[in-house]
Amino acid sequence: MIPNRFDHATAAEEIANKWYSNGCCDANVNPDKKPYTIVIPPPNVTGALHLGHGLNNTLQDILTRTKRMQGYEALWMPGTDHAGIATQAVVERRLKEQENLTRHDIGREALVERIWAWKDQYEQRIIGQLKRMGCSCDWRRLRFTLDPMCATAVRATFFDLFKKDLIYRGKRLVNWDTFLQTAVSNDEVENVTKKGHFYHFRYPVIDPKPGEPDHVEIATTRPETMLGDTAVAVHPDPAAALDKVESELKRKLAEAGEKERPELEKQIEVLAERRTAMLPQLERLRDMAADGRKLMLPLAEREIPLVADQWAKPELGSGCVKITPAHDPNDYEVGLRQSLPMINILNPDGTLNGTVPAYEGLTIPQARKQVVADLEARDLLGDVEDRDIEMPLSDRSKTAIEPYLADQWFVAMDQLAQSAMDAVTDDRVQIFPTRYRKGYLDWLGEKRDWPVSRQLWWGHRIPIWSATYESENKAREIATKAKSLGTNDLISATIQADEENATFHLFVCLREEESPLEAKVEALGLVRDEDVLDTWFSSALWPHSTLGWPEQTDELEYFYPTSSLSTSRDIITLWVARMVLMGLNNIHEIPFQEVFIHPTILDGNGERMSKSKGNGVDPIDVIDKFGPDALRFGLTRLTTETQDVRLPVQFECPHCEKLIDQTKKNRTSPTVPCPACSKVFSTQWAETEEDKAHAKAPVVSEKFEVSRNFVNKLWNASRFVLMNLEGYEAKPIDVASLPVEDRWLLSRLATVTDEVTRGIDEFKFAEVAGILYDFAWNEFCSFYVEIAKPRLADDALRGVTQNVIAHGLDTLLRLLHPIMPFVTESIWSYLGELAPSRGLKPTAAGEFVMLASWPECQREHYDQDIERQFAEFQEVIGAVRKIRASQSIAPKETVPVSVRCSDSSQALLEPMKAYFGSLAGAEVMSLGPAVQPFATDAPLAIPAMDIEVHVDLEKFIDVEAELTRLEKLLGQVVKQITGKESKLSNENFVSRAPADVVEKERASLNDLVSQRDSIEVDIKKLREKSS
RNA sequence: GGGCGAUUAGCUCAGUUGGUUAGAGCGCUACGUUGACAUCGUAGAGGUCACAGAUUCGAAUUCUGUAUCGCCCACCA
Repeated sequence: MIPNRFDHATAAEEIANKWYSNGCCDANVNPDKKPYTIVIPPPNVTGALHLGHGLNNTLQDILTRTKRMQGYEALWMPGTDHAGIATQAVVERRLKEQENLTRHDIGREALVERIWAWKDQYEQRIIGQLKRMGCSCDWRRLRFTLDPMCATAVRATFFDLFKKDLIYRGKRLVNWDTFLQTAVSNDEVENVTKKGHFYHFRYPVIDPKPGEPDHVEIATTRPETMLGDTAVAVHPDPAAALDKVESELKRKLAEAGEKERPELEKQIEVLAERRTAMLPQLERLRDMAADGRKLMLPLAEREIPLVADQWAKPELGSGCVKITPAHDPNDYEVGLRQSLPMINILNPDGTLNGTVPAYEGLTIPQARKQVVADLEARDLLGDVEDRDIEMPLSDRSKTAIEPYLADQWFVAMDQLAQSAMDAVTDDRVQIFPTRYRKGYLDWLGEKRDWPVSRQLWWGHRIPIWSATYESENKAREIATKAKSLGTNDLISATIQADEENATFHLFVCLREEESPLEAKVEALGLVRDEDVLDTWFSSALWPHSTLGWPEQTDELEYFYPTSSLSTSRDIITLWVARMVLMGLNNIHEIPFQEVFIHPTILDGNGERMSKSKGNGVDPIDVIDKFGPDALRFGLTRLTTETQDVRLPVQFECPHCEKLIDQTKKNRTSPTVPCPACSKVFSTQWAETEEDKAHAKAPVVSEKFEVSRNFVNKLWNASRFVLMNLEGYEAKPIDVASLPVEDRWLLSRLATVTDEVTRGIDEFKFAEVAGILYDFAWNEFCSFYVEIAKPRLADDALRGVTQNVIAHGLDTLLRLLHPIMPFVTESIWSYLGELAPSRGLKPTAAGEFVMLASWPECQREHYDQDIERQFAEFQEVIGAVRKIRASQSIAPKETVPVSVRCSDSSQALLEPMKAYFGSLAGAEVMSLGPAVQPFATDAPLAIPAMDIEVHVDLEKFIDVEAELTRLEKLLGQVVKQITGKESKLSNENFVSRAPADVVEKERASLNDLVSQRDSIEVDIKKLREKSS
């Protein structure tokens, strides 16, 4: 006997093991089949997967499983990402917390070793999560962005770009994390608003001429940076700049609503005052700049020029701006434009260097204080205002970010970006939903060079060796020697002049890892670069590096380009765009044909899920509570085309298993008292031994309960089928001879198969899940199974019914399998025992539904008339149920029913009379056009179908209840009639709306009127009878 | 500041090209357990489709504006 619940806890692991041990997920080069390939977006090994990964990987598995069943050689390539800075930061933070050591204390090798240990641990955890979700990856091929295969690809790519002169060394202002001592990318910086001050300084003018100001006022929120100032800028044409601002304000004023007007008017007024007060002065300064006049930078006691540059905004502050090219991104741009020196005042650890010896060794806050005090002592300090300051913080170390000038390696993006834009504009790569194209194209359109070096120890080390020489000849000489060490497909060299220091840098790039050339290059006096590559560099190669490139492997030939990529929108630029351009550069072919951008899961408060907020959900917790199929089905139902989806989350009380809504308050507390059982449970924040002593509550979402119930429904419907397959004999099914309900089922199967197949191709996951849910529950279970009950009890009908129902269940299992692989696989094996051969033309079902063929949409089974007729049957059943409910007739009672209907409906309903019993507790007394009401009658009309259902209430009548029902019905009908009448009496509607719409309205009004009349008659009769 | 998106029942969401009475699940109410399933069944209540205009015979749906929320990008000496 099959248990009445699907025990996922024990079944799932067994099933997964069978898949894996039978190689069900493996894909091999197979010229007889078309390939279908997905590469997994490699999860970071920083930590465990959350529900966002759960969603993305569910979708990829649905695609992979569907295509596999459709006869493709389906490869889902698994792997993980080393995630450079994120992983190193996690391990460094632990090192600091647990052992109070920094990475410099233990050294590069030891740190990297520790990170590998971390990686091994989390990679295992991640793979465990994916496997429990049922992900049908080809696990034999598991890759890691730092493994030898990927490393080879990275080296080959870097070498190629280097040789093409697409890689260059340049200074660049980077976001410097003084704790980790590395540059971090923009997306790893978050801004926080803090209280600070806005300081006004005066810089003396050197030898002012008569009529010239003797000082220039500037302002800053970061006083210490003045030590690195190399100019003060003033706008080259302040009058024109002010005009432009003014006309912009006036334009806004013209368009503005009442609310903004006063504010804008005030701004224009202020601007006019400024013009009067300051324009002459600014123009004088501009002339002085043109004249090459200099200022004395206080404290540093250095002469700096006054320059004319449009970065200075005459409408702001004093109209003058200090320029610190080495410590501010905008000033850096000015510095480049104006050929200003760039003076770095910081050490890598964030203390001041010896540029201005008096401040050497001070931290930034100390230096800030000192600079302000020293300027005040010299009477050069003006006002100090309070102001909110946006402060950049490093995501990883939570310490302040300093803009810092450093040597970095860049990839020139001009050509590469263009190629990736073209691939999308000409639709070789399609992005779904299409609205995301714009962001991709806009970002690439900027063609900003890609800084690829990171001052980290965890990653692909940059394969460049360098040395600096004072003479170009010397550099050339060594370069020649270096090149002669190997062939030009293994070693490449380039010389870059450093004008500032009048030196020459020699850069040598080696293509192969651990090549004997390394030692030889080093013997020439060259030193290897300390930096590693941006983690996205190796990720960008993922679709081809995982297939063995640069080797021309069979896999690469067969599986590349891949088919679809599913990912989240925040990495469309960072990752997707770069995969496209690298694929085109390395293989001259796009990496994938379709990109699906899935929605982001937010919690019930509309916030992104994250571990640091406490609202993150581990898919494993959901699987433990609801099962893997429920997790997957729930996530699939969530995947609409919107950009965000909400999923309220709860704590599951470990004591009473109740789900407790998360609030912003409780989700960050170490312990929470359960409102249901009042026992205390702990959360991820528990740190003290005392807190940890309470059982920990997993974070889940009750939304998966619906899906769990659906799994149960499917399980039990299948159980019913299985219990009734005794004596099953596989026989061909003669469709033409089947009764209506069987042909209805076949027709519906054809439609559903078609809709599901198309939906998956179009990434309409929520829709597909909805279609299957509705069909399985409301049609297969609620109607077909109910109808099958009497037929299975009838020896004459049993055989054919068994054949049809087995076929129906078989098809349903196949269609559901990609979404709910475990329960379908389990049922499949039970079904295989009782009905090993099944179908319209019975064929042997294989051992695994996972490897079964996808159902064909059998269009010839679609029959509009049958579906319409069956809908009539469903309506009639519904009408009887409504009458029963309004009369509170006990379920055990059987009610006599008559149905007035057309001849054709009669022909349909006649053979289905037997099913009224199990579906509506009714016995059909008479059918057809001539049917009369019962003496004590409860009628219900179905006007759209021209059907009237009558229930004999002789034994049951509750006059009051019946009057209430009829009056309510009458009210509804009258309301509709009023609406229709007013619509039809509208001359405009009648004359302008299409004739068929008007005709439909008229017909519908007529129906309603006759319905009203008959209800009124019924009410009258009932009143007479009761009085 | 620029871009993208959302706003429909108490909650989470559907709603195709404008056209009968705007749907589903959860929750709620009432009734119901001798066999597929109480993780169930049947019925019911519940909506000024964010707001204001415009187009149209007709708008949840098209257009304009407003408000609120979210995300991405840029930026504020």
